[in-house]
Amino acid sequence: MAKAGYHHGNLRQALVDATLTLITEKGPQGFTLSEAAKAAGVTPAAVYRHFAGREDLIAEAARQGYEIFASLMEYAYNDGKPTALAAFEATGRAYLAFARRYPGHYMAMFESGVALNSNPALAAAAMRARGVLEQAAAKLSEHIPPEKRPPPSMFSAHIWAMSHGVVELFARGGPGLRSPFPPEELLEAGIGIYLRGLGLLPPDS
Amino acid sequence: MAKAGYHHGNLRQALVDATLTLITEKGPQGFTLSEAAKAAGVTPAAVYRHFAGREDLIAEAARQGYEIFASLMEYAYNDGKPTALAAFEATGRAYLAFARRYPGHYMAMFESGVALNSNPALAAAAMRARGVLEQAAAKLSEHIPPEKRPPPSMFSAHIWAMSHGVVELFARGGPGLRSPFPPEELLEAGIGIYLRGLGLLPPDS
DNA sequence: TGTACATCAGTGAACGCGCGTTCACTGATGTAC
DNA sequence: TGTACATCAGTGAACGCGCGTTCACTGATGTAC
Repeated sequence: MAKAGYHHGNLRQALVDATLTLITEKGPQGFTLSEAAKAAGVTPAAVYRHFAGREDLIAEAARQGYEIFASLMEYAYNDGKPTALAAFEATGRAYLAFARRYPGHYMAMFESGVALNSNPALAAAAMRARGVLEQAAAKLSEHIPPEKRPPPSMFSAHIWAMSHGVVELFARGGPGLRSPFPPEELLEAGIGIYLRGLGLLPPDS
Repeated sequence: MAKAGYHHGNLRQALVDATLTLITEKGPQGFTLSEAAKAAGVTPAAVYRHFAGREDLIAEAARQGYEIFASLMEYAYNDGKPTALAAFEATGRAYLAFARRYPGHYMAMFESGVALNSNPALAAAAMRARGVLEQAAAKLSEHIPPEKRPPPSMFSAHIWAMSHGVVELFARGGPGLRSPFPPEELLEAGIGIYLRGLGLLPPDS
């Protein structure tokens, strides 16, 4: 409650929510602080009670994104159960699901140009997310003979890169590239081929 | 010559060049039409002699990018010589080289949010670039037994996605992700593993 | 070679607008007694 | 239960600024004769 009236109640979060909506609709650079204030039903000046400015507002949106992202991935990974491989693939699917379900967060995190170190809380959240991915990759790596095993951080970077590329190029209207396949299918097939290349899947389809 | 004086000589291209520099420095949304005009040594109003507005200016930068991109890839592919595989790998390297050497073009093409169909010339250039990639993938596909061969457009989409992901996440300062590896090495290793997964490279490293 | 003239690229002043940011303020809320 | 008071979230007016876009203009260039 306390929604109506002079005091907003939870303006800070309302501003972040408005920012996320605006980012989704118009891109991370496509709106102004005043618009965000207006969308939250408040005077532009009120924003300064809670944030240092537009940049800071986007950084908070990104931070919340990284928290959700890390939690989702952690949940999907499920401590590597039932098998390292199954858990890894679930994590990959969670990546795309996150991008789909939280487009505003995703854009704030990866397309807004916010510097991760502009904000200690943001940096910490980003580190946590990255850690989950790398841990999943490291665990799965153990099933590869050591002599043909790439460093886990490279492994996870490859998966991350392909996932991000699919999101940016094919999961959005993007640069008008009509995707020839559903992004989920595209990514799943791509990760499958990659894992086969590592010897983690049988060579036969 | 004709550089100094009342008439500029080649203002149209000078504006595109200024735009590319500004994009490189401040991102596709980080500058104004007036700034671009100023950088070209000209009044904002002069821009309207050549372009419909800021959007149109960026679209032209993107178009030129796609032309360079397509030519570079075509050149690297070299009609599939000496072998389909070698030509394909050269094309992958050319992708990253393009992103590195022409960052302004790359951002105008993939990060500016310009709609490809906002401009017939732009759409044509983008199609051409895409065609080169798909042709390289199709040609290489012929070396895969048909029953385990993915559609060439999926194949090329995977490579494109991984390349783009590497560029966005690791080849720039990006979201502050310090890359654990040089992007070239990261991408080459990733593509190698992927091709091995397709049976196009021997399973042994 | 020289002169008159058409063309049109770029000027500069003007406009209305919304921006970010500041400031003294107001009034809702919650707490002490 | 009621009253006085401290707190502080949000207001609204104000500012200076640079924006995109328009317009009648100016003057450099190139061509016709």
